[in-house]
Amino acid sequence: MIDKLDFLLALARERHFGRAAETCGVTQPTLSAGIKQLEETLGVLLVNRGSRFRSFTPEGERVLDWARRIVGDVRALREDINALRHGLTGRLRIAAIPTALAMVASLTTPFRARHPNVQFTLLSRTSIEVLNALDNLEIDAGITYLDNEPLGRVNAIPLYRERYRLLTSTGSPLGDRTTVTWPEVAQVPLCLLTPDMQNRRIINRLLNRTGAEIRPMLESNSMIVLFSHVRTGKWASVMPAKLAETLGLTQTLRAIPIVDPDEVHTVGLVVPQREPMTPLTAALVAEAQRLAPTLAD
Amino acid sequence: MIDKLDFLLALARERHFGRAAETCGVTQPTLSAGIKQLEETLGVLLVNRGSRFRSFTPEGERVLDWARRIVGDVRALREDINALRHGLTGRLRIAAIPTALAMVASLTTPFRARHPNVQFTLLSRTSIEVLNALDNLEIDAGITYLDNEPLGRVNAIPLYRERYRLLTSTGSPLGDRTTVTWPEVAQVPLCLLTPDMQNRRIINRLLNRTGAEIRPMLESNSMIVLFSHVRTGKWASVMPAKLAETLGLTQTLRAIPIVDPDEVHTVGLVVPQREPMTPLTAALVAEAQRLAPTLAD
DNA sequence: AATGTTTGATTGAATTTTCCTATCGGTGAT
DNA sequence: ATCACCGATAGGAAAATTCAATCAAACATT
Repeated sequence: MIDKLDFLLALARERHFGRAAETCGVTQPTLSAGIKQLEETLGVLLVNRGSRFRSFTPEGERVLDWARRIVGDVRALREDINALRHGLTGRLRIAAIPTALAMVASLTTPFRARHPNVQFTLLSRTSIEVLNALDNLEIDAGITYLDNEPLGRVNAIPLYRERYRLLTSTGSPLGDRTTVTWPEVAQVPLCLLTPDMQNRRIINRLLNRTGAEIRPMLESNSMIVLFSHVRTGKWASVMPAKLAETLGLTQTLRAIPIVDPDEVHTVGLVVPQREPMTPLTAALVAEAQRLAPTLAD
Repeated sequence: MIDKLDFLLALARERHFGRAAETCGVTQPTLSAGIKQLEETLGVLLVNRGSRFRSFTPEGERVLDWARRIVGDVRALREDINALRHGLTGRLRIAAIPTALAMVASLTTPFRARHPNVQFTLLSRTSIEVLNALDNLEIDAGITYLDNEPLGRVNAIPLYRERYRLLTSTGSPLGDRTTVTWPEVAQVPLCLLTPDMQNRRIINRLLNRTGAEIRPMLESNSMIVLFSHVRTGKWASVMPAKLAETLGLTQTLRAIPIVDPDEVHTVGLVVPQREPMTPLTAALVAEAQRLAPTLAD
């Protein structure tokens, strides 16, 4: 039963029988039969199929809700008992929004000092993807904005507040100012994240208020790309203060506070709402709670 | 996996491999093998066995905690989908403390009017047994004291407050009074519940304060026994006002308020803390919430 | 101390379930 | 019209589950 529910979760992730089967380590007929068996024991159609996967039925969505919880709890049970035997081991899968990627190190490093046998998988994702992945049990924890999208069934631990800086070089336009305003920023050619990123949407909103049209000279879904471009001294970007500091400022590379509407957004750790938490998640939350005060501005 | 966890729950209830197997509808070797397989996949001993069942290991208790939740959720899933298909059907298993048994009818009757296809199983249990049965998924809901024992992981809906009355007949000692005090009650030969019942322990406490020794003339774990004795006109008892009224007073059979310390205890519905609740449980809770105001004194 | 009973583990065979390979039928795209 | 893709189906091999029968140990009774 549990493996069948696992099949269903994989299908929800992949929306494709073949690929879902692959991620489950079984063949496609096996997964098909598993779903079919679920449908038979429950007595309802769960998946609308044409010649391919179309969608879940309302009942399917309902079963998915339970499956997320049940499969999650079974994994938690395994992890829990494992922790009793061998201390904290295993792998923590964490997804973070691009602007938070650099700060993950300040969470993982002290964690590793405390629990040396835990391995990490760190993924860059959009804020929406983070929440979806959390739902689908693809990741154990996420780092994302806490105050924009509705978060769903998660626990959130605030970590820091994002304040925006114009990242540019001395000698460039605005490069020698001590503060700038959003209307001024709107006049500069910028390197920005792609529009599927919430950070970009936030910046869009701020720039739009100035009435100016936004014409980013360069878009990427990777902060490394943006930063390395700015570093050449020929480009400018907007990024959170914490991130700019972490990546490293130089004498010519400056992060200039953007004042006018000094909008801030809280970024924090989100973990599945589960009582009790898995040992790994609990340890990560504890670490985040230790870290948060040191990040306050 | 889920059936194995079910085996473990049955073992926790019965503390006996053979009987646990029977309640699961399998033979004893099957259940033994199931437990053993659980132990192997988790890599820990779950049960301390001598030549017979001794106890659960600490890890076993931990697994039990998860098993309760997981098995409960799987059942909730089944029930949930079933309700989507056929409306509310199935069986609600409710256990109540003896003094509350009579009022269950005022919960089940309007419930049945709304949901005619739901069957009931009603059990008389001590307050401790109610909570245990709730933990072990033997029952779907309980009716018990809310303000004495620690309740554990349950949701509670207060129903009414128990006030105590001396149930006796005109002509008997104290039989013609309008109120009596606990010290006076202590002087009368009484029919009381057995000491494993919390109601009895509450009454014991109240009587003890008077300094008098308690020598109940008759003990039973059934309120019907107590009531039918009092009804002969030759005995007396102490019971909650609601119960006495429900069972029916006559001209000679009187329920006399006991004043001195007018202690009250809240009785309510307790259901497993599960989000979302099973459809049956949710409907029962809704009914309880409708009923509660009408019971207020 | 001897005996009988109770209890859970073990064994071996029959059954059921699960899973894979190979293939089919249908749909949508080129 | 053809091709590529997707999910369902069929059949057979492997694995698992289950049960009846039996065993060994511990406990209770005499």
